[in-house]
Amino acid sequence: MFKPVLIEPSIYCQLDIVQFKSSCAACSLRELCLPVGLNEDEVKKLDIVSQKRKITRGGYLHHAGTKFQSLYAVRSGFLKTCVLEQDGRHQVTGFHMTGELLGLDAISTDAHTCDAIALEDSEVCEIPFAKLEEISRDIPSLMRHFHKIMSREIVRDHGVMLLLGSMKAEERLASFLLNLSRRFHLRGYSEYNFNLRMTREEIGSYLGLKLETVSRAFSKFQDEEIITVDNKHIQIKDIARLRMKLSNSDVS
Amino acid sequence: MFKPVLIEPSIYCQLDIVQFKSSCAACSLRELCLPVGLNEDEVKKLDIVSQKRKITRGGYLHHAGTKFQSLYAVRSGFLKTCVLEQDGRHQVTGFHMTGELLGLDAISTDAHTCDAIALEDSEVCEIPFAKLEEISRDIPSLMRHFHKIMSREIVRDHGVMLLLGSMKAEERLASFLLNLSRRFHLRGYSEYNFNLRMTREEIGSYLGLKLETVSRAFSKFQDEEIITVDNKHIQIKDIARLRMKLSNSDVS
DNA sequence: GAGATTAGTTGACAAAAATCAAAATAACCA
DNA sequence: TGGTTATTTTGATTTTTGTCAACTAATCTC
Repeated sequence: MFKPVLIEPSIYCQLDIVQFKSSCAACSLRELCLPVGLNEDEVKKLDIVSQKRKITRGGYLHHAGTKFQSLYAVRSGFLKTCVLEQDGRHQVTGFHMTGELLGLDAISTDAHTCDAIALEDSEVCEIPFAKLEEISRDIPSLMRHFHKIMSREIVRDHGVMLLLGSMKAEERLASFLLNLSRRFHLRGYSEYNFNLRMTREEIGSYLGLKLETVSRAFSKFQDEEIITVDNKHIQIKDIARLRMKLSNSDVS
Repeated sequence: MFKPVLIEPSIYCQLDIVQFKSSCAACSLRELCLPVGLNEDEVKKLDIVSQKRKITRGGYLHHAGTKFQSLYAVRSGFLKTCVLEQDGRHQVTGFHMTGELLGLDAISTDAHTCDAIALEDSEVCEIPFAKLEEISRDIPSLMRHFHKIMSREIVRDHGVMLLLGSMKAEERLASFLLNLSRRFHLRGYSEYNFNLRMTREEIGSYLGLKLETVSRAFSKFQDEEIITVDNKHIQIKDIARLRMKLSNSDVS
């Protein structure tokens, strides 16, 4: 009926949701559940609840403030989330690709706390949260899996806080590129060649830098022959030195 | 048997765990559960699982890397959590006071990802996580409450990311002081007079600033007669102008 | 496909924060 | 209590990043 893509176990802990090539419309719960060892019957009883949704480039998956009903699992495409303050301040809080789960922030207040915007045509699965909670009551491994996903988001955020709080511009960009590289690689794409889906300004917002600073850092890396930059296309030529950009500054 | 402190409903959503004066040793689950409407019988069946623990000033509640077993609810005192990288980089990710829950980051990998250190003599309740999951399976409102707590941590982290990514030193300090003020107030202390439990360096680490910059910002606020600083003691003299420090810079 | 708009690069300069240094104050411990 | 250590403040200077401006390249729209 459907064929799981072979993914080595170590990757389970990296991807929010392990991807399975599946022809069924109710895709995301299947993905959520299979890695935790559910059998076909158990998966079947979940099929009803999830639903696909397409968002074209530039479109909103959800706005901050709208009522929270569902989590969203990215099936394909690329999205950003950003928080905004009343004073016009705003910040990209994350870039999200296939297999990642959006909307976790909204559980706390039953309303989304950020905008989610597609940076390319994307497809998500909508997972009604109440249903997910209900089902996970019967399936402890699913519940644990969900808790791990939430916890992982907290850990990720702490990593970003470290980046924003203690790294210089070049270190931030190196960290960003290495993170993207790893995530593309995990999904079966090249870790050395990829296209950025976001603008310099969006990268800057995520990294707490102005777009000019981002641009200069890209140029610097290119001058040093660590990467090649051709507008949105990035080639990592010397990943070891890119990693060194992160580690070799002695921070107290 | 025990008397809940009267707390208005709006505050439920602010405190991670509503505080109840209770003489029972198994304190924290009671606190976790009562706000979600459990009766005495239901609470009783949870009493077994939780356990008190004291940490003296400077002591570790847990180290990064140690195996995850339990969440910790702060009963009294004041703690900080910090993440550390192999390269010596480190960052305070949070300050935690009565009623807040620690250890949520550890669920993802079954190991703590940060150090938790007491900034004054503190007392926590240890909540075995496996037990909490098990019990919450039978009590949907407890499960939902727990999910909200995790989600709230994510929202909080996004707020810190916004602060670190888009605010200047004085704005960060203003935001920090207002946050502390609010949290003290919620716990029944003065919102205008309080003692900092952390050093300038720890504040700086949390805010992504050097200690000298923090010190200068304090001095600036004092010169402007917005606050009075007497070493660790802070008096907020003009909270409206402190709030303005946050809002009046027009950030793009 | 041409013109308009948006995105990206680079330089010159300004602003913010870090660094270095020294002194003052507070906290801790025997 | 007194001496030691840790913390805090403040000044001078450097580094880093932001700001403004001009220009180029890419993308979108009609």
